[in-house]
Amino acid sequence: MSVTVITTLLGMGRWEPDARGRMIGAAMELFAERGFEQTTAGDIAERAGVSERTFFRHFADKREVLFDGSEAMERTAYDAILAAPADHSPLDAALAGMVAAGGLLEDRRDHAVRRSRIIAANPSLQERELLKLAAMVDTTAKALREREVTELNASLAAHSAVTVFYVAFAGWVSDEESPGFAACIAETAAALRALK
Amino acid sequence: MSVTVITTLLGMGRWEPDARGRMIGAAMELFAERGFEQTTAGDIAERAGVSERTFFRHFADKREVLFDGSEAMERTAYDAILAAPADHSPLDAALAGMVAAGGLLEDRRDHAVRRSRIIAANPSLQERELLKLAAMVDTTAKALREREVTELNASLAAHSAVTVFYVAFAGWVSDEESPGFAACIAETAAALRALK
DNA sequence: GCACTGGATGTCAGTCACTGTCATCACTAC
DNA sequence: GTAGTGATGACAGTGACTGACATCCAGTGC
Repeated sequence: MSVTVITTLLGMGRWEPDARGRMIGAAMELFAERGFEQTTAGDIAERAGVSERTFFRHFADKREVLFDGSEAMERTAYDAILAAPADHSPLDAALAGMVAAGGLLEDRRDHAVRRSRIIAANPSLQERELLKLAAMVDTTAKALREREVTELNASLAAHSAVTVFYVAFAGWVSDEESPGFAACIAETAAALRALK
Repeated sequence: MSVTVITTLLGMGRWEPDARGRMIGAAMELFAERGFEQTTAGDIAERAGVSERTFFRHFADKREVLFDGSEAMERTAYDAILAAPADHSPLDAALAGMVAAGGLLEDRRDHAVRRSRIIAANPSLQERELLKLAAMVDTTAKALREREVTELNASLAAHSAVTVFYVAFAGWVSDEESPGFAACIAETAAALRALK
């Protein structure tokens, strides 16, 4: 998914185009260069050529600039779960959603890797990532409920699927020659099911 | 101006014991009364009879005042996992740790319920809770690894066990006549295993 | 009794994340 | 060309946190 496309369609950044994308790029550069806490919101705005106030109009807080695509991933997972074959078990349907969401990452592996490194280096960014994963759990559970899955089973399958997503992502990122995100998810899901 | 005079009139010396406990109590009262965001760190400190600076000496940030027991729960879980019978599966050992940790909550059910309501009402507190749960996952996985469990299986079993803990806690809190935390965990774990 | 010391506290100044408000700018529709 | 719309800039203000330093209380040695 291209931030440029979205912002252009929304008509944002009318002066220099893609102010939002410039802020995201500037933030990732600065966070990587000198760390998250050593970077002020003013620093990011300056490098992106906007005012600090404009930064906070685009992003609810300083951390949010790193999580721009999370909504799109949720929607993708949601749609894929509803589109999964009716005979899929709740867990399989949820995993299909994770594979679909992972596809968005696969398109920009380099970006995903750099981003995950930045997050790994700062606890307050990890905190925000956990919140996004929790939102993914909620969305996944909601999709499962629309497939007539029990409240409890929807919650458990959603948690399990997002756990698989999370663990598989770590493997996919760490292994340079990894076979692809879908394969990582399949492996991880198999290991989860093998748990006694 | 003499602090001594003021505090003496209030019936408590500067070194009045359990400043930490007073701050925790004051925070829970105020958060419940007017909400987390409407309560300043200065408000909490004032009600507890200390300075704002002292509050931040005891708690890394304003949220942390609600998570004082989390370290003890981690330790309890860790010890219980290592103490579990050798023939327990990784998941069963991890679940034994969750039951042990839940015991700390059972001792003060009322406090746990009020606390969970406060957290449920504020996203930034939920974020912090997720971080604590993630720490619990890490500790659980570490304990499992010391039981010679594979890296991957330790991670997956730890995630699964903490998921069970989290889901079971929600049930335990919502049901006034619930059968006890251990039973809630057993039920939830059975449902998780029944997932296809 | 008394000086001394360590740890906890108070005070004050300062940075930075974020917010509300209002004027201004670029583009669009008419 | 004029009015409307939405993004932006400028500026002031609040509150979360931090660093530096003075102060206080309790315990220790004498």
